[in-house]
Amino acid sequence: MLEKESHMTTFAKHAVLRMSALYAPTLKEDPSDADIVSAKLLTRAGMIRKEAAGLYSFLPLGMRVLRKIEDIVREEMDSHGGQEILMPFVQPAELWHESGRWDDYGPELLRVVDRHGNDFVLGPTHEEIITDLVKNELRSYKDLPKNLYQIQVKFRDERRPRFALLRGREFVMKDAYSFDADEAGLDKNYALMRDAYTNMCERMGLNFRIVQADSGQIGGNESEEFMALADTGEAELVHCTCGYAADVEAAACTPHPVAYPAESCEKISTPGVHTIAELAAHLGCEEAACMKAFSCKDSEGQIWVLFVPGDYEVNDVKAERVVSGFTPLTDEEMKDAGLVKGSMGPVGLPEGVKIAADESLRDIERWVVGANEDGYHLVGAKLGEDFHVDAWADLCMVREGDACPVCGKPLELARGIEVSQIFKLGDKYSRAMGATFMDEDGTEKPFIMGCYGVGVSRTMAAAVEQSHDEYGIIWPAGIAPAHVCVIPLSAKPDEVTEAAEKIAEELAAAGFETVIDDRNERAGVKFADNDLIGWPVQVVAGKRGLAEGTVEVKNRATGEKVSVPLAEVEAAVKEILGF
RNA sequence: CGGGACGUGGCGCAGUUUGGUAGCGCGCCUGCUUUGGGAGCAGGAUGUCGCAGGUUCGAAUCCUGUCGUCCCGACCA
Repeated sequence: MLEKESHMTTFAKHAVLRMSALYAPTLKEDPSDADIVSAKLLTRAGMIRKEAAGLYSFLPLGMRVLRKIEDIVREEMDSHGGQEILMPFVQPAELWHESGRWDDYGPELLRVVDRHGNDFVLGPTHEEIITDLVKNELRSYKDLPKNLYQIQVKFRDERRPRFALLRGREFVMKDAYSFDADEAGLDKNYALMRDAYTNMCERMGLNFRIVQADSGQIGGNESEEFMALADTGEAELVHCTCGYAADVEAAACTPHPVAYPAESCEKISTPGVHTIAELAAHLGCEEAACMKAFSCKDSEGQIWVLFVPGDYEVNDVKAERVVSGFTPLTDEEMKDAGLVKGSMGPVGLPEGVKIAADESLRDIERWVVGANEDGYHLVGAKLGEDFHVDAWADLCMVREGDACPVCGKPLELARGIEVSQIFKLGDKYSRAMGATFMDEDGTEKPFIMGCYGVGVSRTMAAAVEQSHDEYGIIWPAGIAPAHVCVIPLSAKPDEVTEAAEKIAEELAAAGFETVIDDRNERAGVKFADNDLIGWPVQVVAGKRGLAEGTVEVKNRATGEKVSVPLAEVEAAVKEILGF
C-alpha cells in the first residue's frame, strides 16, 4: 500500500487541500523590499516570491489564483469568438525590423543573440508574430473575421520595475488579435471583446471603470482601458455618475477662459511676477483670464511654445499629438533659445519658434501674456494681428470638477490600475508588414486589425489592492485560491479534527474548493494565517460548538461569524460565496 | 540615466561614527508543559557580515572598485 499521507498531491480535483502538505510559507513581517500592499500581502501569504527586480515566482496558492483568472479569461474569450493559440516567446528580429519597431520600441525591448549570431527579442507583445503568422494563410475576405488569442509570459525591460506584480518586467498577459475585412467588421469584434472584458472584470469581482484611453505606442485610433479603481494605481482617470470615464491623458477638456477687458495692446511692468497666480493677483483678474505658456521641442529639435488658459495645465500626451516627440525644454535650453522663463508670450518670440494654443483660446481676441522680457507682460495682445497661432488643439489636462462632456455634471478624479485594454489598430501593422487579403472586389487590402490585452498577473495584484484589510487578503470568490477553509481548533487527532475532516469532505463533495488547516498549530496561528491568505469563507470547528452540534462560519470580507448547525454548513458557505 | 539610501543565519533588524574576530526578535530542531486569536520553560543548530581588491599586527567596521536591492526624479505605456 502506498503511503499517501505525506507524499501525494494535495491538489487533485475535488480533493480536500491539506495545509499540512501545502507549500505556502507565510511570513509574520513585511518583506523589507516590498513597496505596496499587494506585494507585502502576496509575499506574506506565501503566494509569490521575488527572484530579482520585476521577476517573481508563483507558489502553489498564487498559481491557483493565476489559473482562476486565466480560466475566466479563456471562458470569456472562447464564448466571444476567440480561438486560443500559443506563439513563441523568443521572436526573430527581422519581423521587428519589418514593422519598424526594432528602432522605435527602445530599450524596453530586450534583445538577445543566438549561437549563430542572429538577433532575437524576448516578446513584449506579439503584433509582429501574429501578423506574420496569418498573412500567408488568411488570403480571402471569405476567411475573415478571425480572432486569435494566447495567454503567455511577456517581457518588457522596464527601466524601473516596481510595485511587484503591478509593474514587473516579466508578466503573464492574455493578448488577442482580430482580423477583419473592413472597419465595420472591426467594430463588431471590438464590441464583442468589450463585452467579454466587462464580463471578466465582473466575474473577478473587480471594482472597475471602462475609460477612454490614448492609444499610445501600440498605435491605432480608438481605445478603451479597463481600470480597477485603487488609490495605489499609477493611472489617473476622471469619471462621472452618468457612466462617462476617461484616462486623464485622453479626457477631452474644454476650458472656459475669460476675456480680459482690454481695448489695445499695452506693455505693463510686472516686477516679481513669475507665475499665473501672481499675474492674476497683480491685475486683479481671474487666472482664467491669463494665458499660461509652456516651451518644448519636437524630435527634430523644432521649438514650440504652447498656450493654455491660466487655470489649466498642459497635457503631455495631448501635446505629443501636435509636437511629435514632445520634450519639455530645460531651463538651460530655454536660455539658449532666447526664451524668458516666467514671461513667455506669443509676441516677439525668437525667430523660428512655433506657437500652438488650446482650442478654447480661439474665441479670446485679446490675450494677457508674457512680454518675453523679465518683469513685463502684455495686456490685450490681439490674436491674428499682434501674433499668429501655428496650430490649434485640445492641449489641456482635465481637472476634477470640470463639466462631464456627456452630461455636464462635475467630473470626479480617481486613480486606477489598468488591468486590460482594447484597441482598434486599423491597418498599421498589416500595412507595414504587407499582410493583405483579396477582397470581394478583387483588390488586395491590408487586414483591419484590433488587439485586446489582459494583464493576468497584474489583475491578481489589482484584486489584492482593492480587497484587503489589516489582517490580510480578502479574495473575491471568483478568483480565490479556494472557496472555504475548515479550521479544526485542536492540533492532535481527536473528535474535533475528526469532525472537521468530515465537514471538509462533505464540502468538497458538494463542489466547493475546500482546504483543511490540519497543521499541528495553535488556534492563533491558524486564524492569523488563514486571515492572511484570505479564503472567502472559514469554517471553524471547536470543542465547545461541536458539543452542541455547531461550527462557526466566518465571512472573511465582513468578519461576521455565525454559529451554524452541522447540517446547514453547506448552505451557509454557499450564501457567503454567492453561488 | 541622474540624485539618495541600504546589503550582517531562512525572515526582520542592531552592531559600522571611535577597527580587537558577531548579537537580538521571529522562524527551525529536541524534550516537557500548553491548546478559541501569532504559547511557556529547558536545551540545540544555523553567518566565508553581497563580491573583489587595498590599508592594518588585526576589518562587518576604514579606502577603492564591482554587483544587487529600494526610494525620488527623468524615461516609458
